Amino acid sequence: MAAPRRPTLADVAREVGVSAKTVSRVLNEDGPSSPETRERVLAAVARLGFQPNLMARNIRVGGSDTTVGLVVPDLGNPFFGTVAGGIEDTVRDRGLTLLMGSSADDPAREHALTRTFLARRVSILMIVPSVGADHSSLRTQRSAGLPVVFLDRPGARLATDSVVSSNRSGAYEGVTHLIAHGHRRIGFLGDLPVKLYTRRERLAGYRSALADAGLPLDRALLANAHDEAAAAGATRRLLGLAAPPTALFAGNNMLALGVAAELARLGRKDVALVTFDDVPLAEVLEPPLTVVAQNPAELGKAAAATALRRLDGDRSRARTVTVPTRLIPRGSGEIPGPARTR
Amino acid sequence: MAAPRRPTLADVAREVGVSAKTVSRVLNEDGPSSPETRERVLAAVARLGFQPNLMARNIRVGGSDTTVGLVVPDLGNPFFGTVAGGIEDTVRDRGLTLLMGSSADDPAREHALTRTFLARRVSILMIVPSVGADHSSLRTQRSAGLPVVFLDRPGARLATDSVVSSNRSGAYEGVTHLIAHGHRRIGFLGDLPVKLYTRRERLAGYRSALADAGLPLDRALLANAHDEAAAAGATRRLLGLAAPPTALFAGNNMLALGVAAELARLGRKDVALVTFDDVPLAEVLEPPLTVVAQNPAELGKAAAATALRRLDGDRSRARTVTVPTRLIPRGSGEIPGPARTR
DNA sequence: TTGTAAGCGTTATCAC
DNA sequence: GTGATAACGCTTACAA
Repeated sequence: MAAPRRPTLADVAREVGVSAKTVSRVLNEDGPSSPETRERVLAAVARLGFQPNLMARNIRVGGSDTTVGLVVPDLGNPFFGTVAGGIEDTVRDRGLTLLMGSSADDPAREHALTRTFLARRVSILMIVPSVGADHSSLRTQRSAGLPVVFLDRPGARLATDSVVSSNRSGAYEGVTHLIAHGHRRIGFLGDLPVKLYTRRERLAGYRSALADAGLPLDRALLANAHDEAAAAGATRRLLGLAAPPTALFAGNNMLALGVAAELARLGRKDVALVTFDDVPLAEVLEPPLTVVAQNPAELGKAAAATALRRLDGDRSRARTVTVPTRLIPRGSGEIPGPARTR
Repeated sequence: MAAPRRPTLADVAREVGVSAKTVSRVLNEDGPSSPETRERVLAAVARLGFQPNLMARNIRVGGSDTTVGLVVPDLGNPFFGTVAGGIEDTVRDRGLTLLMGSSADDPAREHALTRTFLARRVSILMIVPSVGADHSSLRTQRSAGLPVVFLDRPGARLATDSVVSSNRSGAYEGVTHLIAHGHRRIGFLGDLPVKLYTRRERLAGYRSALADAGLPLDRALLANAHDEAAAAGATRRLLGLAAPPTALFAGNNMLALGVAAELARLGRKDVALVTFDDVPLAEVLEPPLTVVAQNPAELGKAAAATALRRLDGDRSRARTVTVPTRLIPRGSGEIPGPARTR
């Protein structure tokens, strides 16, 4: 059973007895066509099961593929999945499809994926940049008209559009919330690596919240972790200090899980906690988790909208869109601190 | 600033003073080439920033695109994201890229996506089938050699490879676990629609666990929900029955969240709970959540491995791979029932 | 209303 | 070793 070659436009044309161009016209509702040939063409298309080859079409028509190339650190992280969903929702009726790959936050893998996407001639390129990645090589593409958008974090050495969360003010709001409830020693659990944009921004928010409240910055209260287990360990360490914090601020959803789990294991319901990023079951924890929620779907939508405008010819200078975060008080952040309980 | 056309093979050839074919040969390490021209070609490629056009290449070389088309119900659901990650890991070094789209469990959207993927000439097609979708139209493609794999659920009217979790035996194990702890009235919360494969299979497991234990099936204990809120409502309803269940079995991760949240709100720590699918923070709940965990990454890997074998010429008959689930007892499933406490 | 010729950027074939 | 030419499947430009 030899695989029968897929039917082409020419096959349909031969079947009907017209030229390929006529078939093309009918299918794309391009120029005029007599109702009769139209009907015969459509019949033949159905009979043969013909499906136009999009690659061939794209290569002829514009040169670029009708896809959005998206590089994320991790496909399994629902944050990025939701971002992707927001992008898809926005570009779907422009006929664009999502081409996705994960970088594992490795600049080399990110670069390889980017190259593949460029080789595929994606219509839009979106990247959640890895720490240490250099994006200067995209400059040519960008000035040649390819919309490039950085997501969640700005890229390096390339002036282009970015869409990020209000990391700094969100963290500021979360920490200020803790201060308002009487806490004066607040532990900060940050992402790794320490150069990571989101970590730096959130830490900056933490610092200015302390400063604005006239509280000193105690470096002993700063900790780092890049996974749940490490976050749990860091939590233990912080709480074991001679002068321990009475509240904690966790820098992302992964860390939130680790910290919340460790507090539960330790039975420390007296320690206040606010986390950056919402997590499932946050309301069910005891106490329910107070969070600074991001809006990943909106992040994706904003990025897609920006890119589509570029595609439509917007040549204005690079913009950074900031998607607001939202403090959701649920209980863990309202546990009173010494300045209140006293 | 007119967008400078992207350099092509011909541009490189002209720059070097050789033919296009020679450049192609060098780049693909096809036929022989003198070290000298080789060097000059590579230099020109670098200088011009030339990147071969994969669309053009694919159209010429094999006709099919080096992509895996993947249709999932929801990009934001980490279950499917993790599945996608497993696929990517497996196909990456074959040079395949992931083309993804979400169906929202709508057969029409699933079909549209599938058509797009076919038009793009994907090398492999993977689908998490929506309820009510008909896949008979893929028969031609499949017999023409396109690997088609159904994920998580089998497709309809098409004999092809599928990769699913051990839904039935997993549910059986979870429910048996509850029975072993003394429960005789166990509520079942299922997915919607009721025709959904995973729901039917898990319900079958529930039923046979009861049957094997000599327990009667009480239809009043069966409930349906398709989101967290509905699951919470169904939980309330079940617990409000004249003869309420002493244990609950939740049919997926979404429902697990709803049920766990509702039990917490009601303060019902006496009701045992086992859920299908693991969820984040499961260990932190009070009591920690006992689950029947699936293995989404393995699901993706198995699907990809199967498809790659097909691509390599495996023409054996359609197979169904079952990825085992695993019961993880953490506390909520070990709450004793009347037959134990009495 | 329809057809012809040319071309998109690449590779296969077969010469030289 | 290298190059000319045709071809992949489609659309654009122009003619009939």
